[in-house]
Amino acid sequence: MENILPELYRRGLVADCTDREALGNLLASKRATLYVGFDPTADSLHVGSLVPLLGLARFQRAGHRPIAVAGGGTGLIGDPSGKATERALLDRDKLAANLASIKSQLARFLDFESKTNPAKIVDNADWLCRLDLIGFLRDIGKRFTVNAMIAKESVRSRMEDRESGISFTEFSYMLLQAYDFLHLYRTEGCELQAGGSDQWGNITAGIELIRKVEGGTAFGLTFPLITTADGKKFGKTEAGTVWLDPRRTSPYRFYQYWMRVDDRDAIRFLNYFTFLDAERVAELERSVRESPERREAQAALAFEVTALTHGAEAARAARRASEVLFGGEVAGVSEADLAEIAGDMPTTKLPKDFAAGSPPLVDALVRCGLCKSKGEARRDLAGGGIYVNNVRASGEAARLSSADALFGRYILLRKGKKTYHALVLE
RNA sequence: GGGGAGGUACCCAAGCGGUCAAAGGGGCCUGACUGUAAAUCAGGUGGCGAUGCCUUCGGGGGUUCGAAUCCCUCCCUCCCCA
Repeated sequence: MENILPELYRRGLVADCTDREALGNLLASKRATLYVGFDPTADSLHVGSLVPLLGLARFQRAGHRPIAVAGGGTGLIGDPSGKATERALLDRDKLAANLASIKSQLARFLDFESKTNPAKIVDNADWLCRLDLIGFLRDIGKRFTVNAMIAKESVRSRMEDRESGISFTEFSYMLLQAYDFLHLYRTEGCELQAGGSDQWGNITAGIELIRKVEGGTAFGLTFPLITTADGKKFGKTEAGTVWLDPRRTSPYRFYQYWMRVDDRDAIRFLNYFTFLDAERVAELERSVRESPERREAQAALAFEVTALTHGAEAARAARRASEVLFGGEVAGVSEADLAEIAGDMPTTKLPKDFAAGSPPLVDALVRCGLCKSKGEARRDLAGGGIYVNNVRASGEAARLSSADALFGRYILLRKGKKTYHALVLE
């Protein structure tokens, strides 16, 4: 077994850690079991979840046993951590649907076949929903003082804000998460909980509970909040959240998100989001310093993260599509490649004879949603921001023609530098 | 329960009878420069059959030749006092 704490610190992946030395000894001496919880608040995880998710995978690679806990029970309550206002309760059907898709995403990153330390996914609804209120208040509630609970950041901030307040329901959340840890400590011998830095309060509550109830020692570790150099929110683009679900964020767009990472963030992100070793990262760091225009760090980052999330095949396809689209000429691309590239961008299907009628480009732009209105389409066109098959369109009155349909079927519309839409005639 | 302040476009915020599709800022979009980076600069940012027409200033109703601006009413938010 390997103590991977030094490795995590080297990568900048530790925000907070309880008794670092004792935890290090534990990890060095035996196969430890750890868990990370994932909230089913949406039907997909997003790139923000990658750090804890890969964190679990890192522990597994070091010989430890990871458990991913899907919050089917806690999701019914709502975690106040990091939320400025009370949240609407998720209805049970929605939650069940979210859980199902999130579980399958979690599975991608972990190894369940391992002979020695297979991963496990559990749902905390399995034990939380069986709790009875009186028993819970007597056995668990008695171990916490409200005084300590209201001192936790997640609660305090909401107590100070008279406008939003906090319901008893959300106030109780930390007890449930503490109970999760206790339960896993008892049933799985789980001694470590990791999570995002906003989870610190919940994690330490669990550690205390284990000490009080079982007299045992458990550990907590949090990952840093990911920031970007330009102050924008990590994991967001103008178009919205970058999801792990390929139906919500295509592998191409996912790849592109990482490809566009700021130079100042690229190396940090390689450490956070890939398994590349220190030597390789150092190489890439040199590359960023000496020839940033080659974007080698971004390319490596994009490929690695896309491969981890969507598989190596999808990563290669996204890379190929990127090379074509940003390489300039689309005209010389083979039909097979073109079909694949078109498949990776938003697509509008149109009748075969669409281009034959020389429709105004403006109409096509609005129809496929690349521009919100004809007025906007005209302005973009007039400003030189519209490209047909990567060739700048000329003037507001531009029209499409059958000659624009590559192989008689594909017309690649582009707005600005990087927004694509494929028209497919059939 | 009493008193006060407000609700304007994606957000903040000016306007307080015509010159208002509505200042300014942010955001966003496009362009230039570049490296699919950052910074910077420029233009744009309700819709359309477009030197005009239609919709928009919390909802509804009114006054007026004319209202985001005045009146009535309803809804909502915030602050102070009890």
